[in-house]
Amino acid sequence: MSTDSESASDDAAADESATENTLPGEYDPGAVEPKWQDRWVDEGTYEYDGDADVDSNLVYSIDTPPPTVSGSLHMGHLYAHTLQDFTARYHRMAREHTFFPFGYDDNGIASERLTEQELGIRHQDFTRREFQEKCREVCQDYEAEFTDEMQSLAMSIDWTNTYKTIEPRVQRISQLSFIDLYEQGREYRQRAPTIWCPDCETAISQVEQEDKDKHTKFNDIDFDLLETSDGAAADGATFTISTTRPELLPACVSVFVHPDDDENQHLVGGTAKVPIFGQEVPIIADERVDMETGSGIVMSCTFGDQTDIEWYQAHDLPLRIAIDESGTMTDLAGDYQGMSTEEAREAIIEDLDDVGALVESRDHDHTVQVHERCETEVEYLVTEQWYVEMLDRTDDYLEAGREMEWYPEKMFTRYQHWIEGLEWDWCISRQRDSGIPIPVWYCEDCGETIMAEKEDLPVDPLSDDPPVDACSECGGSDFRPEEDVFDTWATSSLTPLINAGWDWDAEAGEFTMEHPELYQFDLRPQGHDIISFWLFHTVVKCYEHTGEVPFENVMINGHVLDENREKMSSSRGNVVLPEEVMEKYPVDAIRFWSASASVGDDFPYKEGDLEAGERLLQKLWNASRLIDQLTPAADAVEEPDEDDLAAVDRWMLAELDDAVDSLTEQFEAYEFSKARNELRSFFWNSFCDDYLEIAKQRLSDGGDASTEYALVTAHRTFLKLFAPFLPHVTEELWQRLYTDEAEELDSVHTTDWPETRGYDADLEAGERAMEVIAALRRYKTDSGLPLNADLDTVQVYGGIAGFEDAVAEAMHVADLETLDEPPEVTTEVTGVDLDYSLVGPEYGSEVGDIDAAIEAGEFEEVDGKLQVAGVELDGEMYEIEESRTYSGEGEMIETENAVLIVG
RNA sequence: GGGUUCGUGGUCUAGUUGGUUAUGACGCGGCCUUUACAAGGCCGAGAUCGGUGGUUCAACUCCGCCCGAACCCA
Repeated sequence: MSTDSESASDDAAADESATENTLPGEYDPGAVEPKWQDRWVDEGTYEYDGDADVDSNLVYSIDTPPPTVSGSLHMGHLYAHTLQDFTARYHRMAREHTFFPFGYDDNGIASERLTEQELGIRHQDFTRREFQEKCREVCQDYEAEFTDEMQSLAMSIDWTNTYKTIEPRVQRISQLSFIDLYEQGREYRQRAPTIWCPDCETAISQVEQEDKDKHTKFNDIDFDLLETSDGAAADGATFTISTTRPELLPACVSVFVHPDDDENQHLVGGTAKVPIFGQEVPIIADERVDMETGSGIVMSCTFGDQTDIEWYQAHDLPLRIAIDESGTMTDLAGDYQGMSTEEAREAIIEDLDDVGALVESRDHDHTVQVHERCETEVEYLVTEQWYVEMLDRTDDYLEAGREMEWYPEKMFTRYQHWIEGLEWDWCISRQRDSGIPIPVWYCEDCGETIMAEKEDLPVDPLSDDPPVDACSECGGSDFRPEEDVFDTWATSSLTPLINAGWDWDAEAGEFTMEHPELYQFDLRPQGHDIISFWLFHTVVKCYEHTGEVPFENVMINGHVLDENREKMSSSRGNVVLPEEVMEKYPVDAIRFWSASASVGDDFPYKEGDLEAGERLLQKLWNASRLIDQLTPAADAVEEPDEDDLAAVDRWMLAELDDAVDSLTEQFEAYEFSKARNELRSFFWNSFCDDYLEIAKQRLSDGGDASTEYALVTAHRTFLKLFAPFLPHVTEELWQRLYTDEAEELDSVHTTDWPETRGYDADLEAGERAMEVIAALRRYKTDSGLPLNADLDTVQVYGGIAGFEDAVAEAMHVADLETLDEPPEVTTEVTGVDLDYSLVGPEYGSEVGDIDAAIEAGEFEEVDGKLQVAGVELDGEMYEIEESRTYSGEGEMIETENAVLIVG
């Protein structure tokens, strides 16, 4: 392959025969794909080119949830981002501007630990600012790697619009959000029951805990009964409770009995004495008691589980705090003070046994709640935390969810049920050392909350001074900085505001957006497993800040499963890595496979499906090669007058119009799998198998302006329609065939999406002609003839007006004749085909009789009406089925809409 | 345990308000060297639509129960 010197630049496109204007016989994705990936990035092909003055209807904006980049790319990333890329590429062509940004989430425990490991440091030895600086440095390599991987998957992301959740700009937005919500009265600080991880020593939210099966002891413990509902109990009267956590005995505040528990009903209203610790507690009835477990009598403590919290709230119980924030017993535990919960449990069981209060201690398996990050069993403590109020606005948030279009629609129910089940406000403070600081100080004298000034943000109260010298309430001058940081979701839920450049304008005294044209965002993609917190929290936050629902559309993606439809997980060892897949298959083939499932459905990773995509690439390449050979240079092809278009060419262009309409609708509705299937089968079956075979013959004896035009037009359109799915091969073909080798890249991905041209054609005649061709192909195959065998004469009945030559040429028929009348046949009525959609509603229960009569042959057609079973059916309700026998010369072939005689 | 979603040939999948012949792909079997493509073309086999009851003239489609899977929440 030689290239002449002037094009032998460092432009990789010149490596092959581009200058010779023919396509090589094989498509080589291994060389082509990286070439374009680099070029797109170098040329900034996907950079957002809108600004604040642009009509937001002309902008398609995507708010992408940022992945944790310190982890490695998995099939879920690949799939979810590929779906996003389909929408981005389609809309980039269909609209004026597309905004497809990227975010790196490095503001979490994962990157914190990574930084400590990589640098061999402890975050405690640095200020938060210093440590976060180091996190940013360490994460940079991981981000670069992630970026490379995303680029090698052909994500059409604008790499000049990225953010990191740890960067100062994002910290400022997080703190602005906090202050705005506080000023709106949507936040409060309260001492309240919190889910607490004693190992990490932080509050965690409901969603950060997970189930873990645990083997433990179930202990039956005797309580002294002091009073029953009828007054003082008999001396020495006891009852038994069962618990897995005897270390909570000092925290016991009451005993519960189920209202339906007849056997123990006499206890209700009475009083009991807790063994060893001696506090007297009331006995109360409540339906939340599980009668099946243990004795059916249960103690309630501060707090053993979430039911204890519910009881505390419902029955106004006192607090007895026996376990502190590090999981150590408090002074309330008396002799056990200072022990860990585990140690106290052992000791208390022993002592219970000594005083004769331990009835039995037996093996027991149950489920406990653990912190998802460290697997430590959680405690329920009373601590001071910041909350975002939510429970009072759940109706609004539900309505906000209704205002968005959900793809698929059914996923809205997950959002709805999550909201309907909400029981807690959102705890947003965390006791981590690192993270985005809560920008608050407290007056040492009166406890007044001092918020940072918006213009000072970001601040860190541990290093920065409060904005006032004296407390506005009491005039005090000593301030205590808030040590807590935000829950990462408090930041992750702000991505639309980060992307739109939300900020506080101190001069104007209002919040502004650098890019108001982006908001609300057209699309929010999200995995179906995290609708409840990520998407929900984002809707809540943005709604409260802007008064507007942040997204017009939500696209929920499913999960990639293994070939047996099981979830991929490292413990099962069935994880498929994107790198392995990318080594074996072209990215375009992987993308085509990604489009195979309906949006929202989980789907399995199957190698065979990737091969289908690979074959399509080759087919597209080969067809392009043929078209290139058949037609002159693209710019020499001109549109003929409408009247000069041959019927078959006009037919192709009209069919293409239909396909464009349909594909456009499907892309608009995020129906990628429908679009993919329809495009593939239209291209392969209608265009390649039918039309291209005809065109090949029509052009074999020299040029034909009509067919050349139709071929090139269809081909250009196909490249555009395939472009969102197969960005590399379409770009390669587009560049080779339809652009000058200009300085600047004129990418197929920045061309306009095809519009229908409004060609009018006899679609039915075309369809019949294709039927006839298919029938002749079948005839040749059945007769053992090669497909290019000559046929002497073929007669066709069934209008194929205008397509006679096309059929004859394509099928090598010497003499093709059309018939005005059906061939002479003897017919025999074999039955009646009813149109039940008409007959059913009309005759209802009589349909059975009608069917039976037809089955028995008891019917008669008179004057275009069918007399059967005592009723008379109109002509449109039925069709007489007949078998036809042809006794003339040649062989008769019937298709659905045509009859032909091959002779 | 509760909720949500789902269950269609060997595998994956279409099936829009119920209308009787259930779509396509992969795989499988057979045939065809045809001047873009054997990674192609043509033909064929293969499904009582998870099971079971019900509503209806008519159910893959609507309803009840059961079985199984995934996710979310306990």
